[in-house]
Amino acid sequence: MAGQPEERYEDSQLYRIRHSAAHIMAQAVLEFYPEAKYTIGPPVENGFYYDFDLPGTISNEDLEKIEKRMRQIIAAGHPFTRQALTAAQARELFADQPYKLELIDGLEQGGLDEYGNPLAEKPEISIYKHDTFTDLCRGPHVENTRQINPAALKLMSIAGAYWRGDEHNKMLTRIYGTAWKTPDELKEHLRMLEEAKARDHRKLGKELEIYIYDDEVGPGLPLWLPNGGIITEELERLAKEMEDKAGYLRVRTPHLTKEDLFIRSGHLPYYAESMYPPMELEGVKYYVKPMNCPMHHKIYAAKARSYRDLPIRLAEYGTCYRYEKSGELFGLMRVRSMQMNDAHIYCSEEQFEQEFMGVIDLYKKYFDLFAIDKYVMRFSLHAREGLGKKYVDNERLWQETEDMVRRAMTNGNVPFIEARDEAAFYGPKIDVQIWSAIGREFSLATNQVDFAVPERFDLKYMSKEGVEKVPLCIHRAPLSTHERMVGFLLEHYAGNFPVWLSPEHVRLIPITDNQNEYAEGIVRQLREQDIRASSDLSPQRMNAKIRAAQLMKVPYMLVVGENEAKAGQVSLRVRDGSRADNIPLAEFIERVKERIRTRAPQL
RNA sequence: GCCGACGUAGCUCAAUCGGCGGAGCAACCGCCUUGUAAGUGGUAGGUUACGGGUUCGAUUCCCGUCGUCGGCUCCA
Repeated sequence: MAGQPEERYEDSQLYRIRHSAAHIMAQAVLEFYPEAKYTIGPPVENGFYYDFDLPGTISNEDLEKIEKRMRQIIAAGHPFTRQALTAAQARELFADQPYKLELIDGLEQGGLDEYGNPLAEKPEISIYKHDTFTDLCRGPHVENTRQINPAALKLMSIAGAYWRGDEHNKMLTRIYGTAWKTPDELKEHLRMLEEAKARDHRKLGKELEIYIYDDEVGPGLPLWLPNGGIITEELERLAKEMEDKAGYLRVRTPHLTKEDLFIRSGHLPYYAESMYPPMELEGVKYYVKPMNCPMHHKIYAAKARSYRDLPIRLAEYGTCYRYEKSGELFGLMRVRSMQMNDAHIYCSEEQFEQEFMGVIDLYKKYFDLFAIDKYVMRFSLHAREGLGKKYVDNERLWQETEDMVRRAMTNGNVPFIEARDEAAFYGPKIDVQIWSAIGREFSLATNQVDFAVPERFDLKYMSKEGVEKVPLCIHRAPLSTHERMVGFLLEHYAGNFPVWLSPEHVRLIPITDNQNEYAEGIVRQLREQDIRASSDLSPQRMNAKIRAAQLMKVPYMLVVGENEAKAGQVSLRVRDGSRADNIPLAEFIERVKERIRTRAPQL
């Protein structure tokens, strides 16, 4: 164990199994659809896929058929053999496979891999063969199809995918499969998928009455229900406390703005597609804002600034609207109206590192508080090819600011990975990447450097030397948007929010309706102490009331019967099932208040 | 936006081959007065997402629109 380097997935037997399963699937598909053109089929996390250009559509019933055929091929025990070819030989072999020919061109001329990404060195062209199927492939594979356990294999779903991941290319049919070494591992994987469904924020959001969508309001425009309203207010309170301590100033800006603002900011050419179309009044175009930055820039510009004033940190939970493409909407994680935990920090170059790391520290405080540990800090860089299109055209400043960020992160000892071609149009950024319950990746928090827009807004400060300088701007959103944060937290806690975030802290459960009044009296006392409490006066048995409270994941249930009413006490049932019978109310109140005040993780 | 699937009561789901749309939970009205995850009887609830078409007859078959889901692309 110790000292043994962990085996890379690419070198593992499981990788070979999945890669080979993909080939076997391709063989089966081609047997059923001889006119199909085949493209690529790599292993992925938990499985594999293969993309086909099929003459028609394919159904879930077809998957069963294909799966059955795959098992036959496996059972026949065909060896996998590798053969190296020249480009000319490969072209001849795949003469009627246009996608393969394109791959061969890439391999030969550009040194591109199957996704169209540049390769470090020009690879040898090789093919792998088993039974009747031959694929252009660099391998590796299992030695014999029998090394795949046919009972540990399952085809999962059919999806569309663009050839080489480019939306301008043809949409292919992708078949996803999963493969494991043993049937037990497959079973376990399927069980995990089921479990993930149970903590899907869309399911929990409905069950816990956090938010809804309504067809007449529109897609991607969530309505926060009272429970969701409480959670977002708690998050805002948290942000305000933390930002007050860190020297932020709070501002408020309108949802609408004239077109001129986004022309100046430079957002329109980059961003127009994701903006709601403008409304025109008396010859003037107005947009709903897709971000808050330009308005904050205007606040910065509202008066003359001195180096003594910097850094200036302007914060706002700003509501923005982005016209995300319909197919991209996803529960609360990807929406069209969002409330951002936004702030812009205007600082000098000398102050940059401290300010940037101050934001990273803020992230860490939040992540500690929420006990978030499964995330990756991604350093999102520009790509030279995108200059002038996706990115502001100034390679020198890109290099400089990227170096600044890299230096700050390294000096601060913060682990991160670098990702090319993921920057904002105005500068590099650190994105905090998280994964939803069903495995989709999202940026939760973001911390961005902007070296371009302050100049466009003619932002400046008077330096010590008496010359005007342009400040740097840091855009940051450590708590993401309310929408994505609540979606994430729902899954993170599986709906079991810590006390301070729970929409309802305490539910009173009178055993008979003789205790209704006693329960109501306690509710009043709790509310007086800023504890969110209600009583269940429905004509049901106590057991049913407890069940209802448990299903809503209320952290504390106070059961009151004749005994408690007589003694002026309460019996506590905690969400985790633990109990403390006949305790003084004052003692309970202290416990709850302490949990709320400290935002404690425990109940 | 693209490929595919799906859309039945507030929620979770039934409805044979095209032949009078059902159940549980929730809601409402009662009865029971109950000790830590569903006591019980009744009532109400539907233009089967919407709009066309085929048919004697459509929840069911076909077309379109909208929405949702699985992916792709994109992203806080």
